[in-house]
Amino acid sequence: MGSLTEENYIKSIYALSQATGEVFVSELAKKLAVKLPSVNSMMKKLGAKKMVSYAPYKGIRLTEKGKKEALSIIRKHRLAELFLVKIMELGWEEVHDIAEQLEHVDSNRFYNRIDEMLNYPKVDPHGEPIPDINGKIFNDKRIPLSGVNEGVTVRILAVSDDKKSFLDHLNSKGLFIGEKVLVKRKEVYDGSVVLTNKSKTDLMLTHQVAERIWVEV
Amino acid sequence: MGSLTEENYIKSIYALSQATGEVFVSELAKKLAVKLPSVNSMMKKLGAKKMVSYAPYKGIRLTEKGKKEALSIIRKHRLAELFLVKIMELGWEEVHDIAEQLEHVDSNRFYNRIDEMLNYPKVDPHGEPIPDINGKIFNDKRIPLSGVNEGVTVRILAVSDDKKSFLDHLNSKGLFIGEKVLVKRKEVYDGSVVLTNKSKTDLMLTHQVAERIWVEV
DNA sequence: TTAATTTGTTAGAAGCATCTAACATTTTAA
DNA sequence: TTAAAATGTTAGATGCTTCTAACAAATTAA
Ligand SMILES: [Mn+2]
Ligand SMILES: [Mn+2]
Ligand SMILES: [Mn+2]
Ligand SMILES: [Mn+2]
Repeated sequence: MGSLTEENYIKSIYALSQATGEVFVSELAKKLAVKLPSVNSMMKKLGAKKMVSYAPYKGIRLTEKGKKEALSIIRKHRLAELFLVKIMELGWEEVHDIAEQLEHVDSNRFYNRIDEMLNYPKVDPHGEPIPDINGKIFNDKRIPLSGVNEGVTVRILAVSDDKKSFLDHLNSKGLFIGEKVLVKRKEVYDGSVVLTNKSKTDLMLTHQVAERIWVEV
Repeated sequence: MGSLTEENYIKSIYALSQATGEVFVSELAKKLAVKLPSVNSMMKKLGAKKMVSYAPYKGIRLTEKGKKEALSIIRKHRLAELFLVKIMELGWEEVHDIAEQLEHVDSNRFYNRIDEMLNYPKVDPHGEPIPDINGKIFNDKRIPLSGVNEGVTVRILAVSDDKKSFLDHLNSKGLFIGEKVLVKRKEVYDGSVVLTNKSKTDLMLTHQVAERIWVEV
């Protein structure tokens, strides 16, 4: 395990390279709120430690070692979030910031016990999969709510943003993980969608919100 | 709140200055496993921040501000330890190292919730008092087991050492907080004591162990 | 009460993570 | 296909925490 800073770099590289397998220095700098030269230095260091493969002017990739490290941190983050919600009864909108700190706690006892108390859970409070102790991740097929056609009923699987402001917004709309919703209307002009669920009156979400909600048909 | 390093200095200053109100640079250096000049630099910094009062070649004292900070960290440490024992069912011998990490978590929500779940507890798993949210500490009158006379029955209140090796030792002897024991014999030569409790056969403790156990008559 | 010992300080350097300013490369657009 | 824009690198500096080496003050013991 590296320093707290190294862990945060590795976690961000993992997140940002999900799609294409690599990240650019500038993306990473933006995500971590540091300047490009800071990223550049750190890539040299993580390169020397064989956590990333990195060549000047080329994209950054995690090595197998780096990926394993990333998954271990993500596991701890998501277990912590679920623990905070399920055992400590905090809201799903307030656990991310605490988990950002707890994910760096170094104690197998602590995390194995959490895992046990939660009965080896598969997903966190935001619907994101929790890597198992070997770094294996369950992979469902999910699409963004913004991509669902009118008339189709879907189940909310996950959210791709776990910041408080976004989740407060969903709370105010009464949306939650596991809920079934019908896409009643999709506006061509601005991408906004109107949903219904059995009990409630219609619900309008902007594209900005709909694209952050993962669903399965 | 200062850096993690500053927090650890403040906590150690508090612990070591309990008796006399001040600590020497060398004691602090020993406790924190750093060299004297490191302590010296940090004292200048904490002095500038009004956390300690410090003059060259003089003892170090916490200011009121520093004391408040120390008590806040100690509160978090002890709440964490009790949470780990009571809610997460870890052993009292394995929680200190985890609490050393958790005490630096910055989240009122997290700690207030722990406090609530534990029903506003007064003592940690090692019998040490937990400062309340205002830094107030309950103060019992306790004496070391090594100072108890033969023939006297006492109740174990606390241990002054929460390192695993010591608590493993107590576990192996079957001793725990709250237990009543009779001091059957005190050896003049080496200060060792022989105890009895109702159910068990006699128990011998060295002076080294007995002086780390706080009791009330 | 002087000398030896213990304790504490200063000076200067190092590693970590960050920054700004200047420069280099790569990509994109004219 | 060159010029402009975007992206990335290097050099050099800073703040933080630590260190060693050299020196200074305070304490203790002869
Ligand atoms: Mn999160
Ligand atoms: Mn999450
Ligand atoms: Mn402890
Ligand atoms: Mn304790």
